[in-house]
Amino acid sequence: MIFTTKAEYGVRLLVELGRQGEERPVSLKALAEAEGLPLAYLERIVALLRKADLVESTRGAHGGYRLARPAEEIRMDQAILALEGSVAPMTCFVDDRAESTHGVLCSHEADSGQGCATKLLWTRVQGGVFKALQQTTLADLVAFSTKTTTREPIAAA
Amino acid sequence: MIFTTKAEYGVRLLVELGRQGEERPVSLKALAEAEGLPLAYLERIVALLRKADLVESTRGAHGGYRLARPAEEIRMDQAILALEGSVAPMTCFVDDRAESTHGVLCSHEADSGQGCATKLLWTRVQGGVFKALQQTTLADLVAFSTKTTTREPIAAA
DNA sequence: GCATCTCCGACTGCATTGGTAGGATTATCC
DNA sequence: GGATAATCCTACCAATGCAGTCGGAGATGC
Repeated sequence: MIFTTKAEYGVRLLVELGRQGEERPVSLKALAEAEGLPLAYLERIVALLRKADLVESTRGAHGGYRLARPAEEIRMDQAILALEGSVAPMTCFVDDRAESTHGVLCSHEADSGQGCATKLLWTRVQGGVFKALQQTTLADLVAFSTKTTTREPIAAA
Repeated sequence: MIFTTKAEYGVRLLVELGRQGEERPVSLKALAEAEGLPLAYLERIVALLRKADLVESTRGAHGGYRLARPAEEIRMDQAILALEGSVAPMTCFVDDRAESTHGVLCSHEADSGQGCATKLLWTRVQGGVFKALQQTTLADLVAFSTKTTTREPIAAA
C-alpha cells in the first residue's frame, strides 16, 4: 500500500473544507463527526496541513479551520507531500524535491559508486505518481464528491 | 515509501539473471554474493517469482535459476505484482485486478453506500503507477544497468 | 470566568517488515 | 551409494512504524 491514513484522512478533511464555504471556519469536531474519524488523530493531521499553508486556523471559541486558498489552487502533490512527508517509491530514494536539477538519486550510488539497476524503474514510478497528483486539484475532488453524494453542509456549532 | 525490499531485491535479482545468459542456471548463492544480499531472505523472494512463472528453477547440484522468458517479454507490473502482492495506493482499495471490467473500488462504498471523496485521486495515482510499470520491461533495466556499470558475469560455481 | 476551540508532546497496542534457523528434498559427481 | 551442492519450506524473532489515545496548556468569544 502506498499511502497511510494520514493521506486519506487529510485529503478527506480538505475536501470537506472545500465543500463548506470559505467564510466561517469549521471546527475539527464537526469535521471529525461528519467523516466519522477520530478527533484526536485528526488534530495531528491537520497540523501538517497548516504547516504547509494549505489551511488556516483561528483559535478560541467558534474557531476552526478553513482553506488558505481557493480549492482550484490546491494541488494534490502539495497536500500529499505535506501529509506523508515524501513520496519515494523506495527507502533508498533520497529525493531532493522538485526544484533540484538532477531529480532523484539512489543512495546505493553512494555506497558502490554505481547506479543500481532498479533506479530507472523507481524513477519512472515516482514520475507517474507525481504526475497524477499534480494534475488533480482539490476542486476536482470536491466536484467529484458532491456529484456522487448529496450531503447537507455541517450545521454551525 | 511505496515498495518494500521484496520489490527491490526481486527486481535486482531479475536484472542479474537477465545479464547472465539464459542457458546455464545461476545459483542463488552466487546472486546473493554478487548483489550483497542475504541468501536466506532471497530464497523467499525468488519463490514468489517462481510461482508467478517469471523464473525457472532446477534443483540439485549445479542447479539454480534462470529467466522463464526472454527479458523483453517480462513486464515490471508482472514482477512487482508477484513480489508485492498488490499495488493499491490505500488499504481501502480492494482491487479486482486488471481483467475485471470496473477497475478498482473503494471499500468505503460498501459501508456507506457513497463513493468517498478520495476515490478519484487514488484511482489516478494507481493508474500512473501501473502505467509506469507496464511500460518498463526487464530488458530496459538490463540495458540501463549494463550501460551504467561494467561488471563481469558471475563465475560458474 | 467558563465553554470552546486550537495546539503540543508523550505514550501505547498492533501489524508488518526484514531477516534468521533448521531442516527436508532433489540432483550431480566421484 | 555417499558426499556435496543446490532448491525448497516452515517456523521464529527483533525492530520499526502506524493508528490512535491521553492529558494538558494556551487562545478566544460570550
